Formats: sequence, C-alpha cells, structure tokens
Amino acid sequence: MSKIAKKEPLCEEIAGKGCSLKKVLDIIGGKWKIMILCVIDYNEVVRYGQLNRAVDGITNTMLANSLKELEADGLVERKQYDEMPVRVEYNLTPKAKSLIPILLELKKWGEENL
Amino acid sequence: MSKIAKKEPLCEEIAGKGCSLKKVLDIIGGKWKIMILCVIDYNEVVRYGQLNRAVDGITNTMLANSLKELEADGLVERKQYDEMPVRVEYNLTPKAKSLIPILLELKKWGEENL
DNA sequence: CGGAATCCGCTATGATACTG
DNA sequence: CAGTATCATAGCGGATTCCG
Repeated sequence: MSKIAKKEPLCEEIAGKGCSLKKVLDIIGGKWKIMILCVIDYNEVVRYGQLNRAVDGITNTMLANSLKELEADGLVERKQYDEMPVRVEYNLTPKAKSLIPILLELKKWGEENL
Repeated sequence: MSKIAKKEPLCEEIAGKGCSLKKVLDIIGGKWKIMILCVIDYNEVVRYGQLNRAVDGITNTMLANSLKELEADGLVERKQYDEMPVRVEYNLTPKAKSLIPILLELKKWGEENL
C-alpha cells in the first residue's frame, strides 16, 4: 500500500492528542484557574487569604491545588516570608503575563457574543 | 451610590459568577468542543462520521452531546438532508468563526510556552 | 448513517476539621 | 495565616447497545 494512511482531510495537529491547544486547556482549564490568574494579574501581588476571599465560592482545597499546579506549570510564583504569622505572596510569571491579553480577547468575545 | 462596597481590591467582574470569561469557558470548555470547532473550521463542512473519525478518541455519546450544545450555543449549524441514507452536515456560524483567530493565538501561545 | 438510550466508573470538586 | 488531611459526592466522560 503506497497510500498515506490519512483517510480524512483532517490534521492530527488540530485534533490529535498532541495539539497544543489541548495542552493549554489542560493548564488553564478547570473551574478556577483562569479566575485565579485574572485576580493575581489585576492586583499584581496577592496573598493566599486575599485570593480565597476574592475568588467567589472557591474552597481551600481547590485554591491550594490550583495554585500548586499553576506554580508547577510556571504561571505563578510563590514567595514565602517566614514572619510571624507566615506571609505568602503570589504573582504572575512573565509567561503568564503574556497569556493575559489573549484571555482578555476571549473575554471581549464573550461579552460581544454571549 | 457614593460608595463602592468592595472589601478587597478585586473585582467581581473578573472573578465573580458573571464574568464573561467564565461563560466562554463554559461554552467551549470540556474535553472535546475546541477540537470539534477546529476540525469543522479546517474542513468548512463536515459530516458526523467524519468528525467521529477525525477527533481522536471521541465517543458517540460525547460527539453527539457536544454538537447539540454547540448548536444550542449558536456556534455550529446543522443541516440534515433526508436522503437515503440520511446525511447530516455541520459548519461553523459566523460567531464561531470570529472565535477561531483567538483560539489560534492561544494555540500559538501554547507552542511557544509549553 | 447519524444518532439516542442505558448504565457506570472515575475524577474533579466540595465540606469539614485540623495543623505548623 | 496559609495551608493539609479526610471523606463524601456529582456529573463528566465512556462503553455498549439499540433505533429510524
């Protein structure tokens, strides 16, 4: 069979497992992450408790989990100051900041189309 | 209202329930919708079976559900031709088409940052 | 061919309590 | 203050079968 095994005119790059769009959604998907990113961006620097009060309805479990994942994915930076009581601050990495404009476009699209 | 009752320097518009960014994610979130949109966009017009084969790993249940929701949200158009056997074609609405460039930016961001 | 109807497991999410 | 540790649950997503 000299045939290239593409039965359909559809590309793996678009719909396949490796699609980078899918990866992006894996990272910023879920129920809370985008809102967390936006709140940090809006405030530049935020403390844990601030986020907890700011993101409407989030629980400790989800906030802690989301922050850990965002940090692991290089979107959020965590700084801990060992004062008493402990103070922890979060801010966006440059990588995350470069994502914000796109999210704002998405938001704008939502306002115009929903 | 002389007073804006905000205990935190964080805005409801960003993190609250009404945030349009959240709404967008509700519509195109989930595991398959973005890929479905991209495949339809890439092909202009697609049949159900094509989508089923093109979107890697999707099941009937999810494809049918996703398409119904996308149609209800005004992102895809369904055309049924009562031939024998039945033929059904899907294409993007203008609204969805205006979303594609943003998704491509997101994809580009993913390629550069992940 | 293009779905609908069932049934079901898993994982994301959540409530609550507790700790360094 | 900034989280962990448990335990519980809902609903998303999946496998299979059936239908016009």
